[in-house]
Amino acid sequence: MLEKRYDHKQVENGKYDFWLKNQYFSTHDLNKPPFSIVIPPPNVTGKLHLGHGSDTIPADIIIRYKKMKGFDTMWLPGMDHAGIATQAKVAERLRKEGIDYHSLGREGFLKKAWEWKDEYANTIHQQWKALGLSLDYTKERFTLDEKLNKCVNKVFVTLYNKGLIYQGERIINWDPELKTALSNVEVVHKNDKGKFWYFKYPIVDSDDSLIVATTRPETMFGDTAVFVNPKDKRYKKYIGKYCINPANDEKLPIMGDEYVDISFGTGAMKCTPAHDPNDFNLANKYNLEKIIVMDESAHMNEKAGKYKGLDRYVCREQLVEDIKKKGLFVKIEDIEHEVGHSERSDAVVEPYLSKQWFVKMKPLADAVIKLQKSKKKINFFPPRFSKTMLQWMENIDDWCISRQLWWGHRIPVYYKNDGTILVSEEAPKDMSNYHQDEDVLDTWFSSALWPFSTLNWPNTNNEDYKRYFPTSLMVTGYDLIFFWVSRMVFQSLEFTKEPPFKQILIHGLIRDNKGRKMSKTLGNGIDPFEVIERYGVDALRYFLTTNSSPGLDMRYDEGKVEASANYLNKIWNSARYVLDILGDNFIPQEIPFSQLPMMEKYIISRLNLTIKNVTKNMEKYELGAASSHLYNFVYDDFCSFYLEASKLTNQSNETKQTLYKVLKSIVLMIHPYTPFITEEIYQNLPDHLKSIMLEFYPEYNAKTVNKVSVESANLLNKMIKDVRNYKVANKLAPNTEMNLTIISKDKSLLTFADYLKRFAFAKTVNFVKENPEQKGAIYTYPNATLVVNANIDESEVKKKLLIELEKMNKEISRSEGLLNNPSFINKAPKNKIVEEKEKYQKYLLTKKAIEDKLKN
RNA sequence: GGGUGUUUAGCUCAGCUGGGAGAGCAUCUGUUUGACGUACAGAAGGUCGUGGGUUCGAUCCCCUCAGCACCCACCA
Repeated sequence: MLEKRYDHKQVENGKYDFWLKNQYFSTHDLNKPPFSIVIPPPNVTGKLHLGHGSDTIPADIIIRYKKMKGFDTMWLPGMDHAGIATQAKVAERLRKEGIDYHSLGREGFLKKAWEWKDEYANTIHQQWKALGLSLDYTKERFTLDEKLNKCVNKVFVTLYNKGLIYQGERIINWDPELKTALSNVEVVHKNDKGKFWYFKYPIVDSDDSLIVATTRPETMFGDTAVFVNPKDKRYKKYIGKYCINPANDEKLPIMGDEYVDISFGTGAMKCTPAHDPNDFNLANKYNLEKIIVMDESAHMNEKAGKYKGLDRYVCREQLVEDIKKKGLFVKIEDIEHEVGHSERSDAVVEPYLSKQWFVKMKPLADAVIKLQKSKKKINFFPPRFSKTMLQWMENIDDWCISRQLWWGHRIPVYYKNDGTILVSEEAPKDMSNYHQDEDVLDTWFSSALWPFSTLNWPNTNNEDYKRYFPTSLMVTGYDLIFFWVSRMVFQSLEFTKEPPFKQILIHGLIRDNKGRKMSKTLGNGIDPFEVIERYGVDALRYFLTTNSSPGLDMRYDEGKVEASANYLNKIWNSARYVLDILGDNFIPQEIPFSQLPMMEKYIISRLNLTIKNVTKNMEKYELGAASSHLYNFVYDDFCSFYLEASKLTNQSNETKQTLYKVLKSIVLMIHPYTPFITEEIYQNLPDHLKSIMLEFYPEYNAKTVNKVSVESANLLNKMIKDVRNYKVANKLAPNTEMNLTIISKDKSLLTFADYLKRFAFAKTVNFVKENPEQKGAIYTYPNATLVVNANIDESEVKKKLLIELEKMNKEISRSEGLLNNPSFINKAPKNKIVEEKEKYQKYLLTKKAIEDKLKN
């Protein structure tokens, strides 16, 4: 028996271990068609937050659904080493312990990092368990595993040999705090308040000067030219002359190039090739020297003369003061501009000339563009995100993949003492003449391989790879489209000739209840495990997947989690009632639909229509829409109406069988959303299997839908509501007994009497075929009239009837307008025309009933 | 500078390829049934952002404008 109260803790306790013990997540029936998902590997940087639920919970729901639909599902778990992020965290912890991580050396630090990884992997495992995720742990991977390292090396070497990886000296994004290069996507542009300084650059052998504006005066030590637009009438005459850099008094050539925007700033631009990507391009074009003026921590170097050793911003201030003293300062302007910050450290990124490894993106991106424009394209849900990815691909720069870190896949490049290099999957046997490149690869380099590296690639001749790759579906957030999704796609196309997944479901972000991003600095993050503690994981899962439409952000709303828990409580209690009615000796059996009474036909019909709608939406991964069909069925059709009505007939086998069937179907349908409570209820059903996880999803059966019964039941429901309304309107107690008369030629309405007595407190129910005089409130329906017999003012009754008549006339003329409109008849879809004709008939019948009453 | 999304009840949001707008919470009345007070019964609450267009018919499609949010981009 079920406990009296739905207690989520009691319900959830032990279930996950039970599933694990029975290997429901890891048993694969090879006779079934496969359905596979790989998890977006969470970073081992810390605990899971609410956002992780928006990947994993929808994925779990889909996996459980597909399993019940007869697929061999395989959901592969794993975690990401998260190079920069983890290294920063480990270094931070060491710092708190008073240890400078450099002092440990590479090996010593890595040992600490692995300890950290084990600790957080353990936490994450606990959390996956708490979320109820049906992950196949036998296939778990970690991005820094040896196996995956082999994949990474193979990919690197192959791309290198194809000329798609190269080493180059270019301007990259430098994080001066973490002292590493970053890729473009790891730079977050923020609108910062800055200043625009205007300085005079005196022209050599002249009294004139050029005024040049800059936002970063400290880089002036790296200036090698001043550019103007050759079309600029103001400055044309200076091209070929020299001016003096006010920072260091060096002579700078004044050069012309169309790149310069005449209308921006003063129209004269300083060129700092080693600290600005555009200037770098100009320098290449004109063969200018590239002078680096800072060290790796963004402190000024010897090129800055007396400012050497100063932080870039300190130098900036002092330099401006010194230029002022020279009389070369013109003015200062406040501006707002986009400034790049490191995604991880938030430090202002320094464009920095540096030797790094790059992936040549154009050919790889082109393959993705070609794929998405073909019939074999990956289906995005919602589709617009494909466009997001493509636009990025169309404007892509080469990818800087080397990082000056220790925690990561080390670059498989070996430098020989003689200056030659060896790019190889394996280290040379005799390392004495070699040293390996010190850098590691961008974390996303290995993440990009995840869908196939986890399935034993490059060994493609094995069951898992052949069966589960390409994976069926990816579920991830739109914030990862550039970082991860697009990179998985091009690497997969390049190395497996297949897309990494056939479909991808993109979700939005979870925000706080004010719509703000959850962040540590704001302290507005929600700990999912506190929510689980209070409301249960089923309620959290239900909340997270049913309150928004795909691709849109949602707000965390505790009230809705509570509402979810209430819904589950509703299902729980309906189950308690049904089980109580069924008793201990109940044996489930199929009763032919045609033999069922009207009410049973009605609820079975509605159940089938619900199965149809839910399934349709589940197939589209419209989890919110699917659940709302089920929700409405559970509340309105089942609990509020059928279950109550069943109290009159629940000793009959037909009713018992029906209650059982409907309850079981509901529990099965909602199981993917709320696995714990459904397992608990399921195991209390008669004739149950060992676990609900062995069950199949209810199937829609068009033969067990009967429209007449549905209409009949709806009419009864309407009558009950009308009587209740009558009492409220007349300030009568709800349980006031009334005499009712039903005027109808339809004999089947005789069965309404008992229900009306019970649920509308009818004292008597009289049936008459024609309309004899009846005093009281009158409610008209297409083929019946209900009279609540009472002594009421006749004129009031008449007034109400006239209002109803007018309403009906309006509907009739609307309907006639449509039906007499040839273009409607010609153009509208057939079913709409049929629908409208049916409505029209109903209106006419109702109108006639009203008119008959008015005659009396 | 490009691009995307969004604007529906007091609040948070649904609304399926166009056919008389729904839920949860909040509010107001009232407790009555063989499970549920985490409940039940009822009520109130919406010119579906603005202006146009297409259509027999528009919350939905097209255009305009406005507000809000986000993404991309090297403007010194």
